[in-house]
Amino acid sequence: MSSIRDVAQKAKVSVATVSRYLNDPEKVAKKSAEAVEQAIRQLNYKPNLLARNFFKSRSYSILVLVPNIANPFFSRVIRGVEDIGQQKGYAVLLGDTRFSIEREAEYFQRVETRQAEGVIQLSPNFPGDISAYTPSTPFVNACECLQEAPYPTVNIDNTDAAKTVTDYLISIGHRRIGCLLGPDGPTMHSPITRDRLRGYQQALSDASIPLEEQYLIPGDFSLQSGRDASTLFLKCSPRPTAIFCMNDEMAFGLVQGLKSQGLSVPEDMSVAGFDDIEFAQYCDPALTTISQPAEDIGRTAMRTLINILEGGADAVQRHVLPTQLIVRDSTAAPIT
Amino acid sequence: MSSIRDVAQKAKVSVATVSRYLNDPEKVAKKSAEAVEQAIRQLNYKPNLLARNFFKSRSYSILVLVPNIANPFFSRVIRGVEDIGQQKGYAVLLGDTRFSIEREAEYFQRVETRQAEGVIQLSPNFPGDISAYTPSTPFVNACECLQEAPYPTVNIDNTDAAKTVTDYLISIGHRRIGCLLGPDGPTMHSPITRDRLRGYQQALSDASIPLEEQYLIPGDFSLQSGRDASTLFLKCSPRPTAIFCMNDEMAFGLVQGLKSQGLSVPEDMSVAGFDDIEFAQYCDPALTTISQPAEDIGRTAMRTLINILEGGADAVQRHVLPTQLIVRDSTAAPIT
DNA sequence: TGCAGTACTGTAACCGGTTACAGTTAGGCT
DNA sequence: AGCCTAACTGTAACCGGTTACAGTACTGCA
Repeated sequence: MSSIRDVAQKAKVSVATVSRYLNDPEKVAKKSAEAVEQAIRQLNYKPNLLARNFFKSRSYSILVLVPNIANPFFSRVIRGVEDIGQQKGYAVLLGDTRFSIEREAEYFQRVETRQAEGVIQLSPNFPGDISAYTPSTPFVNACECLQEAPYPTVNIDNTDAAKTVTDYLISIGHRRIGCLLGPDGPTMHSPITRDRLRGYQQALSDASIPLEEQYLIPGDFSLQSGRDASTLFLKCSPRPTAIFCMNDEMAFGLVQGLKSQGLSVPEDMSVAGFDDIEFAQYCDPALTTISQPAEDIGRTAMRTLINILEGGADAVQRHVLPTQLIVRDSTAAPIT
Repeated sequence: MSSIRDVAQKAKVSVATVSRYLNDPEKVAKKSAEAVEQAIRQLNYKPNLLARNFFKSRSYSILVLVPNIANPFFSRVIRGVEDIGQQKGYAVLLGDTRFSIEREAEYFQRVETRQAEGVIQLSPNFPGDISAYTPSTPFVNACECLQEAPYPTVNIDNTDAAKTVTDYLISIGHRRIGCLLGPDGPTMHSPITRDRLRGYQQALSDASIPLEEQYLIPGDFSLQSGRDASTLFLKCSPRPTAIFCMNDEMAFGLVQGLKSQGLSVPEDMSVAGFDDIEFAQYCDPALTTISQPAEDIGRTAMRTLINILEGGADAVQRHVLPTQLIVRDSTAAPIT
């Protein structure tokens, strides 16, 4: 593997000239530039970025912490991150934390040891010492964010979106509306569950519909938990006529569970989801849901992080991206 | 940010001793070790891996090239790669190529410039100069592999698996079996399409069923192309009674398309998929498919790559992992 | 011709680790 | 005490880039 010194020797110039040629060809005389170019070609020289990055004390890599890479929503967010990364010359290191704080901490080491310059975290917690946080800390939280987080966030207005779906269900005539929650217990705290629940409650309250505790079923965002919930909703009395699910996977599982128990969707029960994953429109019936700009969340998070890294961040930015209610066939007026 | 020299000074030892303490504490006297440990703690010293990796000329990073990170099958493979990476101390750089050769080449630069030590490629081509390939080149091809590839591969026996599904369809009484292909044209060559087609053909041939060209419909592995294909299959005369789809997404789209045109699955037409993505069992009807060990493919690919990097590769390894036919509800005997 | 100024180039230090090699110390043995 | 060996330690070179600074060559002008 040839080094810059080999190139310098071959081109009969100094290493400084070669380095200058590589970084700003304008700075070297035409004659030298040609000699260097030829030497580089002959030796098939590629600068060693390990050396360059070491000297510059920059890795040009960022770390994405994702609770579950196999979740299609997160994949789309990562796609957005990656897209901007590629454009701006940053590599994306993947950290699949599998919901484990320990793994998160392990990955965070990569920042402390300079292998990564910053972190985009898709879960609602700061890996490391939060008291050490300053606005120049290269950290951005996307997707699931605490409302009161002191660091930059990129997400949607979950409360508003949930209220929109619920309002819609009410507007087509539903009064008994169930809600399939995300995880929110003592061990697993989820701000999106809390925010979406708030939106659901607001919608009911605005329509003067009392909240029924029995209509709140906890889930964990998995297909399985949606299926499991179907039995629980059917046990309610009176039975709800519509269910708002906090993500599409659970809605999918719920629809499947209801159908396997002989019910029709939306005739016997309307079901709405959240996220608008690609499968949503291929569900039978096609799922009414909230569309989130997943790639855009990723892109915005990455731009925000790069902005911090490159010193352009004057203040902690909190981005709230728009969502859209997508009405499909899984919701209809209740049969009276 | 404190350096090893700060630690040495504080602990009143030399930098060599600190370095030795970090790499092999056995090599330093107990007294020195304690002093160093205390200094490290007091200064909150973290070794700069940029420097270490530069000196060792190793990045401890590998690059995964994936045509589409949003595809849930690939996400699972990456999860496996990541899992072993984390265990063995390698970071995973993500390269979402979006089926573009140019992007692949851009990402491959990271290897030439030493930012990544090796590549796991999930598409069937070698990014770079194939004539320069030697068995010590840190490159592993997984998922979609050319049969005659000279480099290590990790995949399944696509021909055998496709034959298994088709055999099954024949065994329950089907004679008119369609096949929804993956992309395989002059621009987009796909070995898995070719191999699975071969298995399909073998099964027909073994059962003395003549191949009907009209039953072969090209797709592109997307949900959309499955839906589009439904119309085309219904135009065939005589109409096929079963369709083997080369992946689950297309099967999903096909089922949806058939149902929207008033047909029942499996009564009017049986549909089988390939991959066994998580959604397959939540399809209505639940999808008969071939289960692939996606995480295991990723893990095996990563182990193989690390083996090459650490000099333990004696020969080019070609791993073929087992698959399993999963019979669910989307296939049944044809109504005669 | 002399001089200033511009354009370019080369030398060598530097980044923060690792490690070869030489040196020091301690302990055991005669 | 004197010597040998084992255990440990320190000095300084090294990895391959970048860049401050000093130096050189050339141009234009008086």
